[in-house]
Formats: sequence, structure tokens, C-alpha cells
Amino acid sequence: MTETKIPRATAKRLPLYYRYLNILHDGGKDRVSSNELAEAIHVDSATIRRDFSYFGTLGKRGYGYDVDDLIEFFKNILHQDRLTNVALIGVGNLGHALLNFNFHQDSNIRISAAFDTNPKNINTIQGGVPIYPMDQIVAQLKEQQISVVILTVPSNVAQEVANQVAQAGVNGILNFTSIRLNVPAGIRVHNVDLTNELQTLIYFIDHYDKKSDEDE
Amino acid sequence: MTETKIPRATAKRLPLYYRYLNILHDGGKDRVSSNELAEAIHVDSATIRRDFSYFGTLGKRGYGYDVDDLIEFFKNILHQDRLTNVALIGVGNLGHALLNFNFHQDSNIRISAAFDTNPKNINTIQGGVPIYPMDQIVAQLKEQQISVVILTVPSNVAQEVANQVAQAGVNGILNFTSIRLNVPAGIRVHNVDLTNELQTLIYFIDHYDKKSDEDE
DNA sequence: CTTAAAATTTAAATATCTTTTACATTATAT
DNA sequence: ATATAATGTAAAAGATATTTAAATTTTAAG
Repeated sequence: MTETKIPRATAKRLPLYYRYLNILHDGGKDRVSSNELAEAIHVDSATIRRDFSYFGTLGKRGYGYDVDDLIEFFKNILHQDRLTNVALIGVGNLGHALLNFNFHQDSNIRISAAFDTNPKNINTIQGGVPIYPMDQIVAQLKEQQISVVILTVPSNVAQEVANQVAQAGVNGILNFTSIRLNVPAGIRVHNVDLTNELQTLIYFIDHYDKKSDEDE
Repeated sequence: MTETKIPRATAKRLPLYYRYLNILHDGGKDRVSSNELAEAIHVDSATIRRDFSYFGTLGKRGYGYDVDDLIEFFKNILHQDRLTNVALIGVGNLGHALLNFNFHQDSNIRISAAFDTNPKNINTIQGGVPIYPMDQIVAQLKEQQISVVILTVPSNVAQEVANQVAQAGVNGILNFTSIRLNVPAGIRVHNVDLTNELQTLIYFIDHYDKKSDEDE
């Protein structure tokens, strides 16, 4: 709630900026222009400058942007200056893969707890993450002060589990199920629907101009 | 290229409509109003009506929409009237999970070929999908006439693999790597960036109104 | 059968959000 | 000093979403 409200479209590009700035930093670059960035991430340079300008004056006219300055700025904005623990619910096929997915490699996020119904999983550690039974969701989330949850349960129990998660006082759900969840006001849900992604891609392929090569 | 160009925002909602219509059908419903649909999928009823109207007259005034009619219509539009084979490249952690992900459950899409560098994977079958060595990408994609590829390789080889895929004449790439690919005109890339998704969710949680509960 | 009421689509207008354009301004380097 | 390069931002254009206002159709009552 610090700075004035930024357009959603801009907000969704912030992680992208942040990652590429880090890549530039690792490559030893200490300054960058909006045009260079534009080329790397396929976002128009004017859009980038417009985006940045919402946060004030981040660059220098005639010079460009100082890579380290930008990184520091976005690190703070994106909460990457401190570790964020998230939980994963549903250690099935996809859940298991996400437990082993190294979010921590290019972000300061890690999964610190997982939950499942399968007795074979419960009380084991997978991908370095302890797996608890489902009936401990509320207790563990509260104890570990986790406010974001990745939901990879079967669709038919998704709503039910979402209800429990809501009780635990969670603020955000990354929903991989194909169900559109009903949650109380105050909880944000972002949906990642793999089947939809493929269908949309296929639709765009034969209904939109071939010359376009970008998503969204 | 059949009907006049539809807004991108609308196109991205089509798979969602399609899935919910099928759920309604399976539940024995044979008619539905835009308001009922709106409630289920969390899209404003006016937006739904507007979306549908791009395709002509799909509903009946004073009555609503015939579920089966709509399903038939969208099935065709979304190419769900015939099987679409896609390939997956990179049978690592995430790739393996996607091989076992049942796309075919609620779509007419299936992964029919996979590719990997690991000798332990090559020539095995995982999730019912045969795994070939990387040097067969062009040959197999052409032979199987596959035009859509799921890319789950490590980021450092993503661009290189994308180049091969382009050579094979593919039209679309669902890119799970954190790299923004450079591809020739004619190929669509849709990005699914899991780390970005989490970071964006976290950003929205503490910078946007708590009352909002929807994504995008 | 008729008619009135209720429900629903649809076109058009309006509002909101996003991207692009265009250029004044400023820093750097020669 | 001067030319060059690059930002920042206002304003225009474009895209999307929402609202308004009919027009149409179904349903049900008389």
C-alpha cells in the first residue's frame, strides 16, 4: 500500500523486469536502457518507461537506468528482500513436481510446508519440504504464519480445501485446479489452468495473425 | 480465420466457457442463462453475453442458452471436435509431471511424444508417452505432424531448443522456462512462468484492495 | 386465446484500462 | 559548446469492460 495504485498490467510485468535485471547484473552490466530491456523481454520500450515512471524517477535522461539501483528498488517492491514461505496442498502428480521446483533459485520464495491425504506421503520429506496430514492445515499455516498457498488438489475437493485455507487466514491462493474457487473477500486467487493454456494457444494459432509472436 | 476477429480477452475466456458448459451438461442441465454462468465462472454476465454475441446469435431471448448447442459450437471453435497431438520437450521435474497430467480428461488434447537428453529416459514410456532423444525432434514432429510443443527444458538451453522446434515447423510453444524466447514470425509463444505467478500474487496481496478476489 | 409480466438477448453508449506516440528535457561524451 | 542519446510524461489512440435501453420471447394468468 505504499505507492499510488499501479495498473494491473504493469504489476504483472514487475517480476519479469526484476528477473532480467538480475540476469544483467550477473552478466556484469551496470547500466541499461529501456530499449535494451525491451529487446530482451519483448515488451515495448515505451511501455517499460511508462511502467517505471509510476514509481517515480528511476532513470537518468540521456543515460538510462542503473541496474543495481533498479534491482534494489524492485527487490523491495516485490518483497524479495526477505524470505516468503508458502505452503502447498495436494502432493499428487503436479504437487510433487512443484515441491521439487526450485522457486528459490530466482526468487526469495520457498515452499516450507506441504499437506496431503495419502498416508504414504504424510510425515515424509519431499524436495526438502515436510508433508503434513490435511487436518493440520489450519494449525500449521497459523503457526508458520503462511499467507500464500499453492493448491494442487484434485478438482473435486478444491472448494472444500479452499474453505479450510480461508479459515487459516491465508491471503492468496495460486490455484492449479480447474475449478473457479469461491473465497471470502480478502483472499486473492490467481488461476493457473494448464488445459486452458493449451486450448487458448491452439485457438490463437489458427484464429490470429501469424505474424504476432507474443502471448497475452 | 473463420469468423471476424474476436478480442483477445474474449478468446482467453473460451476454454473456460467450454469446460463449464460440459460440467452443466454432465449434470443434466439443458439450458442456462448468462447469469447462472456468470456465477459459476466469476465473469460478469454482461461480459459473457457480449463474448457470445461475437459469434452470432447463440441464445434465445427470454429463454437463455441451450447447453448442448453451445457445447457443439464451442467444441468446433476450440478444435475439440478432433484430437490434437502435442509434444513435450524436457522430461525433468516439471516435464515428468505434465506427461502424467491428464489433459485428455477435459479436453481433446494429448501429449503424443516427448524428448529428453537423459539416456535413462530415452526410449522409455512415461505416462503413456514415448520418449525420444533430442536429435529426433525435427524428424518426429514432422512425421507426427505435431504443431504445438510444451517446453520444459532448463532455461539455459531453452532458446537453442526453440530454434530446433522452429525448424520442425511448429506453430505454437507453451513455454514453461523463465526465458522469453526469440522465435520467427509465425510461431506463437505463450509463457507460463511459475515463479512470476507467485511473485505477482504476493505483490497483489499487499498492494491491491482486499475486497477483490479475482485474478488477471 | 390474449395479454401482461418476467426474463433475456443485443446493440449502443459510456467508462475504464492499457499502449503508443511524440516531444520536451536532461545527461553524457566529444 | 555542441551533438547525441535516452528518459519522463502528456495526450492520443486503442482495447476491454460495464452500463443502459430497448426489443424479443417465454411463461403464466385471466
